[in-house]
Amino acid sequence: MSTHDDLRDIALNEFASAGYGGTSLQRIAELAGLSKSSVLYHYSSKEALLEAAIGPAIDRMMEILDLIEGQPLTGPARVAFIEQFVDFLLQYRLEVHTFINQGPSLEDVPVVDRANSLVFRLGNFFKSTAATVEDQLRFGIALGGAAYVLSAPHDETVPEPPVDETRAALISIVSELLAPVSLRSAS
Amino acid sequence: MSTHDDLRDIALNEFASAGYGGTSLQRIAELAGLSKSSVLYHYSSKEALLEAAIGPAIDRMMEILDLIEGQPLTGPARVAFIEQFVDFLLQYRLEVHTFINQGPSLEDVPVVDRANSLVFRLGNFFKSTAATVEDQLRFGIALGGAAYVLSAPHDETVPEPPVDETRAALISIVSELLAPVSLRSAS
DNA sequence: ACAGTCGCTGACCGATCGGTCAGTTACCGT
DNA sequence: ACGGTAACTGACCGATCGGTCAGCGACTGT
Repeated sequence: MSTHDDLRDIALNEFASAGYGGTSLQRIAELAGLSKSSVLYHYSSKEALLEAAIGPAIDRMMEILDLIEGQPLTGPARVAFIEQFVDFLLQYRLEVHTFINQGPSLEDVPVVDRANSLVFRLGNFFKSTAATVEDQLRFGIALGGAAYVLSAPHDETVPEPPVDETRAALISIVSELLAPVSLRSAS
Repeated sequence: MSTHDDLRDIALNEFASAGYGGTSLQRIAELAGLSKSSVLYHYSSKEALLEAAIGPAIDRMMEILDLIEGQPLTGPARVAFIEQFVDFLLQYRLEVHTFINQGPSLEDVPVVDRANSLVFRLGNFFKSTAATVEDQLRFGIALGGAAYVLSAPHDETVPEPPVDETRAALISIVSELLAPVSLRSAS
């Protein structure tokens, strides 16, 4: 992997765990075995690093939203969306965790504005298909919970489960969480 | 409310949204309408502010864990635990969000060590009652998802739902998420 | 042999960081 | 009237922040 991509990955890891404001260019440089000047050679600013780190995830989520926005989430379309959504979370877990949790406090960074409007669109989309308070909570828990569980540090004394198993379990859980009240049996 | 408590609340809000490392004493002082010196008059250091902000939540969760650790989560004990857990999340939403998401990266701060070992205990407790990968994911999603949804900024164009409704919905969702596989119907 | 560029560096900049300290008010009990 | 203390402040400290810049060695095509 190129130094350029290395830096992006290191920065993403730090942004996700220590926060954007809590991560210094010096720290990224140390983790990469470079000087701070070298980091700024590859990326013109700290903001540019953030853009490189979370930009692709935002673009991808925009694509998914464009596909499903406006149409009802029933039948095979619903299953397909949930699979896409879970795969998106698996691929961009650190990115999602980063802009989900810190987006609101970084309001005037351009790439974060895109992320925030994305979350807003996502919320509106589910508000249109899930009218009750509980359904909206369910959506939020699925999103925030999956992002948390996928980016939480892993217990190193035990091997990580295979990704296929995680994916299947996630699809099952998210399907359950996003099932509309009307299709659910009363508790 | 006293200036002392004001500062704690302001700091907690900032730690939860911008992160510990991303929050400056200067910013806290400005939000409180004080000078930075005054903040350091009430709290001897930034770490002391963090301790005051999340310490009580950690103590409370320790209590809950002490009560239920070692005994099986079935029947009325399970219902009682889930209600306690949800009430805990409702009362300490910002605290939980803070140390859940930033605990791992602040390893050598004493109060954060307590928080990390707490999360570790909580994880172990559920590992002992939920052996499958899916059940552990379910627990993580319930914890991280509830913490996320309760601390995410609220859409200001619409009134906040009454806390009773949120509480009831949360209990329903968490109960569902924490139901062991053996009690669940196959999908 | 040489000009150009690529990856990288240390020195340096002003600003801000967490934190210390001496001092200023305002209010207290005596 | 006065000593003590609680609340607060600005000046200041060394360290670190994000960022600029001139220059370094290695490699390239001509």
